[in-house]
Amino acid sequence: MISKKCKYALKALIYLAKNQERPTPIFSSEIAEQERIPKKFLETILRELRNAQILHSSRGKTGGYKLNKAADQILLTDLIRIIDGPIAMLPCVSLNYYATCPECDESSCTIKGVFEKVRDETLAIFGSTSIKSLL
Amino acid sequence: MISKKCKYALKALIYLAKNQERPTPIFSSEIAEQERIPKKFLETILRELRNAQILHSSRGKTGGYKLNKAADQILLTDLIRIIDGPIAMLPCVSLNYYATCPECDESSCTIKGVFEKVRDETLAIFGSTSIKSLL
DNA sequence: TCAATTCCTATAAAGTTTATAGGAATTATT
DNA sequence: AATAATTCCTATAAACTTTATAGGAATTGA
Repeated sequence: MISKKCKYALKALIYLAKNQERPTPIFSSEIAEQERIPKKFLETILRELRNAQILHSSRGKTGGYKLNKAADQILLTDLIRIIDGPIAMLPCVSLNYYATCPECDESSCTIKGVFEKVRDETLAIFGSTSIKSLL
Repeated sequence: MISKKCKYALKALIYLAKNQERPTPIFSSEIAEQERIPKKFLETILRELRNAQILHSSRGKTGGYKLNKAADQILLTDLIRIIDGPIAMLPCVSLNYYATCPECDESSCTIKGVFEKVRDETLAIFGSTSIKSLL
């Protein structure tokens, strides 16, 4: 399952992509209202997306958020990794968040294989799905 | 990510499958020691697997556990659903644990599709992977 | 009767997710 | 210069989930 946070992030990105043509940046408060996301929680999400270069933000009274890339350049793999972390279902098969299984001899492990297959199929799908394709 | 519990369950099933030819059932204490799983925690896991008809148990001094099906009839889809619940990454695309998204109009939802694809690919892999194939 | 097991329920401990609080820094406008 | 509205930041609370343990009841073969 993806987290609620990740779903909020996705909704926010889609909202920003839909309103990409506006001349001024978009307030987090507007997104929060329209998408029914808790305002303060959304702020921390948007900040994470900005830290990851997905969004551009500006401050002050006329501040707000904008996409920092074309909507077809923002992939679900990016989003999920930023917000939820690993996409793989086992730490030891994660490409971006690899970790050894504490009590598991990896060379003789018989279960890795199937989880690598799932990871690859999942990455293929999320990696070829952009925010633009979800409008 | 699958839970630690689910990984424990998988290890236990593989252990039981490996020792399927033994005349007597296998103690949870033996599995716990061999696979380094907390004993009491393992007991609750094995009970869940028994409740789901995956295992057969017998009580008393010579009691223990055995597979209740051929190892090639126990699929990863079964295991994961019993222990962790839904395989899908969104409640609204789960086949076995469907739930509506609270604030989401499902008919106009644009994100379901990609998660259905991931679900289908994942089910195809886990659904064609048996405990036997992991020995 | 004993010893060892499975079985059951409750609960503790630890960790994660979700959300809020309170304000600092910034910036256009008045 | 003051104001008002924003983003930004850190800390923490609240809720929930996962992981693990405790304490024994029921069962069964010897």
